[in-house]
Amino acid sequence: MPNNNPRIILHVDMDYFFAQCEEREHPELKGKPVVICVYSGRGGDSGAVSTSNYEARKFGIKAGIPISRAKKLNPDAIFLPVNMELYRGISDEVMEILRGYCVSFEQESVDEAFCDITGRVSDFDEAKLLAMRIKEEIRQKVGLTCSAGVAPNKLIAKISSDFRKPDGLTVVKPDEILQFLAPLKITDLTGVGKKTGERLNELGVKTIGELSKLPAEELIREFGQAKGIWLKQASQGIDDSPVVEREGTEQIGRMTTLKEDTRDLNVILDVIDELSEDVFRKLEARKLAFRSVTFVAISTDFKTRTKTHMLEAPAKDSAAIKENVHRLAKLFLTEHPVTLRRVGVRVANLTGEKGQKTLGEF
DNA sequence: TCTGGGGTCCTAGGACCC
DNA sequence: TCTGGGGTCCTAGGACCC
Repeated sequence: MPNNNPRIILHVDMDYFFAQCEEREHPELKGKPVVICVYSGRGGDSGAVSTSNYEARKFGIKAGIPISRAKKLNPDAIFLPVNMELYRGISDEVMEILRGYCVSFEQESVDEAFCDITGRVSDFDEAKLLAMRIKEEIRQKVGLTCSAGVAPNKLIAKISSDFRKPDGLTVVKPDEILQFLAPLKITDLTGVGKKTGERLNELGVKTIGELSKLPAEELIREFGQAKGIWLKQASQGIDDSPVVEREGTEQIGRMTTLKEDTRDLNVILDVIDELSEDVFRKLEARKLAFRSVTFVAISTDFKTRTKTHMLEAPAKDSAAIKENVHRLAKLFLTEHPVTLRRVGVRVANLTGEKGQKTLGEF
């Protein structure tokens, strides 16, 4: 017997999260343009903007632009370095509240989560009231605003939480999905980024409504089986992916910008030793073992290349990270005549935590 | 204007096995 | 001398997200 009852999914997205956290800690910042920065360590204003509050956005200061450019756009803005410990602590406060209202819960990032509230409310009107109540509780207990979306699936819930910001709430009922999506830009579809957007533009498609009219065969021809089908379905608001709690991370990595561009092995080895130590500490804290080690190299032209080694058996010591990443870095430099700007160390195929793939499981 | 750092998921080719 | 097809693992790279 078909189940005609739609799911009811809530997506919560904290507003300009890092900057709002800083405003909470330093109330004197409220009303001023605040810019959260990732400094590259090359001195001065080298680095990029991580996020900014709405006052700063009025000047054109947004995520991803160089800090130096942001300073030209508004020299009087408040520029702060990222303080992840603070944001993680506040994130935990928010997630704990959300968890309490969910049938199932899925944290998507430090400032976003999905809640399946299907059993908790009887229809979308009740869901809207619940979303309002949750937003109010976050405001009172945590002191931050967020934007929320309520819809029959994760894809639409996420797009709708992004629809009105900040402090927004958008409900899209099952029979409203198509008219909601139709006028939106193709890149508003989560999963369609710059590249796919450009290729779709070349096919004459600018809106999600236009995408939904393209034959599946054409999309499959252009983007391959999996992505073609996904695009067709997503453009019609179809998404069956469940809200499921993530079982720990799949990979742990650290990367950094070199003080100056180089291909000097000794300089690179010193840096990746430090990164390896950091990666090791994160692994240790979560009692995880790893089976693959990767050296990540970003050259001066910003192209990313990787070199990976699979171990015979899982390891959990820092020496295993360092020895392998040294070997991979040496090999990389003999194979690629490029100068590096950034380097990284990554371990993956993690095992050991409960709920994760363990050794005894074949 | 000169460009961070943390992730996830997918694809594709070659090796290897049955 | 000619000889299939399927499955899994490993490696590299690309697209995307926050």
